[in-house]
Amino acid sequence: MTDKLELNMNAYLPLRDVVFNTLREAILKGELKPGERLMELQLAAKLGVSRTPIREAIRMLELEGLAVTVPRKGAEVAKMTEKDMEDVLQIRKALDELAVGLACDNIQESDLDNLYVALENFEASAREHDVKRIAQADVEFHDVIYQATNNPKLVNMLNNLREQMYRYRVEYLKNEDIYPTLIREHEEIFACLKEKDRDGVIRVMSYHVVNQEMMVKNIIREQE
Amino acid sequence: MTDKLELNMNAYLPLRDVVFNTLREAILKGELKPGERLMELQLAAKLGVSRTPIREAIRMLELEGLAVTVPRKGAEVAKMTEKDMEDVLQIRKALDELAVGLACDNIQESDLDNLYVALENFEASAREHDVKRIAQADVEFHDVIYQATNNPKLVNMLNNLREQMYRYRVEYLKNEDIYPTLIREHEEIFACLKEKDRDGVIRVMSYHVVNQEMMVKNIIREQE
DNA sequence: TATAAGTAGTGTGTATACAAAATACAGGAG
DNA sequence: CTCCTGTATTTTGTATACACACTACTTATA
Repeated sequence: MTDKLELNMNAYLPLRDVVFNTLREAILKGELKPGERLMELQLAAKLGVSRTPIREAIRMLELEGLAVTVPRKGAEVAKMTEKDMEDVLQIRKALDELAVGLACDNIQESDLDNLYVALENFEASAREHDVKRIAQADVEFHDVIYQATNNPKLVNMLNNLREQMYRYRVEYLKNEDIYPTLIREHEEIFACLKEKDRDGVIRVMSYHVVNQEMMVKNIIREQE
Repeated sequence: MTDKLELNMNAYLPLRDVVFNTLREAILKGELKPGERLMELQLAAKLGVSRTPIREAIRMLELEGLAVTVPRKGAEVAKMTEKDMEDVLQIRKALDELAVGLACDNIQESDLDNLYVALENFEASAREHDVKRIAQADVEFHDVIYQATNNPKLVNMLNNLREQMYRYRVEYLKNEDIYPTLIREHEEIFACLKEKDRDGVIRVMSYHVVNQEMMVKNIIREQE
């Protein structure tokens, strides 16, 4: 009998996790709008489960910052003001700089190859104005860098911080004027990592985040 | 009738939060040891509540990184290896530097006064070898700085990161040799903030965290 | 008409019940 | 003696039940 025959239990997910992912997606896609109430009974009926997994999923959303709950009142989708976004991006700037520095120290040839693929994918998607694919390629690009940090907790936090922006990202990726800037910054990051230019890559990442901050803040301002 | 007569509902906390705080404290104090299983029925019986609030509290501990759960198996207190601690402190270093920089920009005279009180309190406690009070004064000292950042999300994250070390802090504060170093570093931080020496305070905070890293890592190594 | 009390209806907080999975252990076959 | 298998027990996963808080609307009263 072969040793390698494990039933991959990853297929099984507790309902709370399924619910969590579903709600999370819905919030990030904007299907559930900021301020909208998350009523347990209603969600349970809609998703065809009981309140228990809904409640546990809400507890998880809460700690991810995607929902806020008032005792005896219930939960609602977290609102995000311009100040909130500034606060998040201030943190993201510090951690993205840390991450890209670590990545610069640790990155392998194979990672650089993957990074290049993501880079080209991003450019191609941008040429075709395929917003969904652009977003995906952007995630891939940054994921390669994050993985190279060799710090899973950092990866977690950064994914969480980026997630908080995703609600606005679809909007701001519709603005085609920003593509050249994004592409150039990605190219610069790639180049610095290839050259092991630690200070350089940190500097580029720094204004990469700052640029995003300005763009997202514009969108928030327009929405109000 | 006076306008100012609101029944402060802050007194009310849902059971899940009470349970969460209780378990959290127990883990940080070491009453619940790393790797120890968190069995719902048993905890429910011990705390005199039902499983529901226990489960929700566990979900919260999970996202705080204090517990890990395996589906269909249950939760246990998160273990922390030396690598985990390195990862956490790498992040904390970046964020503490950010925080102290922001604090330097924003700090008020009154904050500086509070900081000085905390500093003196720390020194006095150290002289008396009152470990509990030392820990408390340390928290106060850093809290003043954190509050001055004017970034609540950052404060949250830093508190959470510090929390992950608290499990080992009681141990390492028993070592009296480190008091002079800690006091000196705190004094330097205070001096820099008073002088608005941004670069200086960041540099001091940087090695303040690095020093802690070495000390905590020693403790972890001894425990194994 | 305006205000206050009452009252249904909705929603959360908590407990409990039942199902299914994991675990531990005992007994039997080789 | 070892390994496998069947079974009892423990524990989690999910659903449901009930109590209490909050909301909003209605009705009564000044």
